[in-house]
Amino acid sequence: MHDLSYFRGNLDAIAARLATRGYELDVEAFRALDAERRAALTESETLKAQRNTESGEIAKLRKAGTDTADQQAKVRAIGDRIAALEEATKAVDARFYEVLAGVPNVPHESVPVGGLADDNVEVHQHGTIPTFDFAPQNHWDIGPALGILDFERAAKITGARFAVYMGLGAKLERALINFMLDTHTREHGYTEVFPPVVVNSASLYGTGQLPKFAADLFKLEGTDYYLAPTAEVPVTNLHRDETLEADLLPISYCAFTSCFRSEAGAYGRDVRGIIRQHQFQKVELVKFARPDQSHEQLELLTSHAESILDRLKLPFRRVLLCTGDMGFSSAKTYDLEVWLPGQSAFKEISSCSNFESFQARRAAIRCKSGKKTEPAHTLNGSGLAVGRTWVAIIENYQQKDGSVVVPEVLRPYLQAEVITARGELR
RNA sequence: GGAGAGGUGGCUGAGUGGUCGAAAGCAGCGGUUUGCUAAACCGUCGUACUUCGCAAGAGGUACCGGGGGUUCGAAUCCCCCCCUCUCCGCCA
Repeated sequence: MHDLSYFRGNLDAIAARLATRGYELDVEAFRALDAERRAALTESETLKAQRNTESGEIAKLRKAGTDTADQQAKVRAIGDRIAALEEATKAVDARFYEVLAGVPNVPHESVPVGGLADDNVEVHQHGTIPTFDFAPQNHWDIGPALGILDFERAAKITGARFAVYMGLGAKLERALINFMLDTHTREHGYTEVFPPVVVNSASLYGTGQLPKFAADLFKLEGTDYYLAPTAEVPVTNLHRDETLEADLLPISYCAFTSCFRSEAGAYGRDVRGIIRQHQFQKVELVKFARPDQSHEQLELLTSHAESILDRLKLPFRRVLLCTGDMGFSSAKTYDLEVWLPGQSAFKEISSCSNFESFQARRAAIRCKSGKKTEPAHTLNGSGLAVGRTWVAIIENYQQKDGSVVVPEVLRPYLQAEVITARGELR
């Protein structure tokens, strides 16, 4: 959500910047709606002020022992006029905020202008892309062959876009979760959070998934509850409707959760394997920062996510998303893309964003220093998507004999050095 | 799931139909006093929207868990919902 007075006062400049991300703001329509809303508010508030003073007269008259029947009739007439106006006023107000809440965030000045993923800018690349003296396989072939990944039984239990991890496959998932949480809490200063994955609509509104993206969510029937599509939702909403002491910022949280997405509109994309699932696991990094420090915190947060890939010795690159490729709420986003030998391509494994005050305003997360209270800045990033990391390990560490070598840093967690087709189901 | 008790400003806590946006205390902020600290004293101290104004600021409206209703007028009365606590039931 934009700051209304700032938005109104800089409408043309904001519209121009929004156009770079492919969002057409109808400036004239907005101005007209804004004027309509304010006129309606002024009219009904003037009447309400009248009613309040006239109604106060009744109290005085009664104290003086005077009959108030005439005065009551007069006030009732005002009340009737208010009631007649109220519906239209509420309607125009709701329409106005629907429009305003549907406007995406303004890209930060450092974000390159572009319409497509092609216009994203590679910042750097780490690690060495492995070479194989055989044709590297995809994880959806390796996993079932090793008996550590089962799609057919998952389809039986639930349906498409679900998977069962078995044996060392399940242990690898758990090892990654622990490794990521341990690294972020012990070395990067994050506080671990284990939040609910069922969240209410107010929380989803706060982080920007609602009202626009309801179709991407699983809703629990007959309730106001949804399955969280990312830990960003519960963790950011930890501080909804709170005022944080500026001295305590930045606050850094990390959280492991399962994430649930309906993937409506993703038909035909990443249908094979576990790249795109209805349920997946993710370790999320979330920061609350002062406005003056949020962009340096984005650099830090992104480097923390990168450090996981570095330690796992997985080749990856960092990409700065262009204006047209960013998410709705973001002011600036870096994507981390890991190399997948099976596809011979880089694939997104983390997305690190600074939302500046966009979420904080919706969620009423403020920071206070001295007398000044202003919206805080919120940030988050995957640190990392566990399932996709699992994929990257299986594919990058695959051997000619079909086994998979376990990355060194995971061996203490997994108690194994190699995953083979024999003896994995223990 | 059943029965009961509650939800008031950052916190504690008054208020049960008429200047109540809300007493008081604490915390916070500004100041006086003070060698320093502490204490004392004085002042100040919610949010959103909106009108006027270059601004400083001055008005208005709304908000006492949320939504409806009664009334000239609602924190206060009525209805529905949510949440918290206690007891019972059930359960990992």
